[in-house]
Amino acid sequence: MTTARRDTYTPETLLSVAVRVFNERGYDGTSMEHLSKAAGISKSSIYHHVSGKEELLKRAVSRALDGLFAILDEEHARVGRPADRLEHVVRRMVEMLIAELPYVTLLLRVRGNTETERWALDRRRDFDHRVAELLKAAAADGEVRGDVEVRLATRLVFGMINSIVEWYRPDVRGASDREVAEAVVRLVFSGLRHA
Amino acid sequence: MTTARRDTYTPETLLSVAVRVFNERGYDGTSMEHLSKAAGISKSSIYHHVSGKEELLKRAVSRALDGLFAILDEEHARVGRPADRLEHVVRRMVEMLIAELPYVTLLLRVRGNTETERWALDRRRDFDHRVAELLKAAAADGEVRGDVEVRLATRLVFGMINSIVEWYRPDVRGASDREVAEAVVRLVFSGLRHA
DNA sequence: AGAGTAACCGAACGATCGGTCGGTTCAAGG
DNA sequence: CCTTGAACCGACCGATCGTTCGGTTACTCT
Repeated sequence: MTTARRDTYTPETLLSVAVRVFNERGYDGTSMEHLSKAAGISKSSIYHHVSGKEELLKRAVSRALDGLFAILDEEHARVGRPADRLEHVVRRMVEMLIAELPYVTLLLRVRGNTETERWALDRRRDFDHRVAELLKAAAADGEVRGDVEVRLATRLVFGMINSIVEWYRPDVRGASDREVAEAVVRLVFSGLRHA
Repeated sequence: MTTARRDTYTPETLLSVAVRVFNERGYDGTSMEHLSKAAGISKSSIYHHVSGKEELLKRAVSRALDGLFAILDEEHARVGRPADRLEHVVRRMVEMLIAELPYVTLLLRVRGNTETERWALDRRRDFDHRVAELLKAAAADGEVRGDVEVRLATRLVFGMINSIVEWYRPDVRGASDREVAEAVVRLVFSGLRHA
């Protein structure tokens, strides 16, 4: 068993700094010089901990994707009426988004310029399809409205949920993750009109 | 009156090419070399038409912002019951988003790295506030539900609308702009449950 | 105290960045 | 036919990109 030798960086602690800067400046807009300033170590020292810029990206988006897929394995997402399972997934997605905010933020901004980015986009598509099937099942059972196409509705609901990364900030005293999740569930299922 | 001397580029036609590449690779991920390849002219020739990379960005986001603000000046957005005015703005935002898709897409992705980007973010905030006030008025009149905070609801509705740029493609035979707008209005006001 | 090594650094690499410059091509107007 | 100027080009600029390398520091273990 190896313990930390001194108060220093690990790939994980370095990652948290990198992800913060990536989200502030964009991945392409962030240079290794920016990262070294933010981390307080020299540019070359970063390569002692990670293989390069792209490994940091891969570690970050992997963490976000693992969190999302884990939701689909939860019991409430697997058993029960489709509409209830959908509600559970929507609620947990919001909570996961907020819990792993910087990592999911980075994931949602990937454009596909590198191999790592294309891999992330593929896994995202897989996840989207899994949720779309849930909505489809709920529609087939007549538990949600059928006058809006399933694919279209899925994309719009995803859009609402994913947009949280654009404005949610944990530091300022606003709504908690549970409160945001509750608001999303209400709007997704009942809309703005009185319930 | 000056007519086009030969079949050549103008700042506007060059802009449409640049915006397409910006959206594919991201603004920071796009080099002038990328633009010159896509436009079919040399890198230095681009500078004959525009002052540089940032002017292309500014022209693009200006066009998107002008389109959005024009919606607020339309009669149906100024007179009538707040909830009806809100519905009109939501519907027109979707149509505008789709009509000016590449320009709005670029606008929604600026991060604030340059002066132009920060200016765009400021104008976006202004627009958001104007719509938030509309929702607030509708809530005060009891026309929409009050159990979800106005600021939160505004952000979520914006999130749903803005997410359209992430998946809508005019070439493939999918929903038309009117159909998407109708779907958004239904989900925003009534949600997934049966109306 | 001395060996071993994780952590770190400054300097420099070739490549590419956004942008400049002097000069060439080519169509319109007199 | 000749001048004019918009359109365009290849070559190049200093700066910065992600990354590498040789060497130094500082901590742990014996």
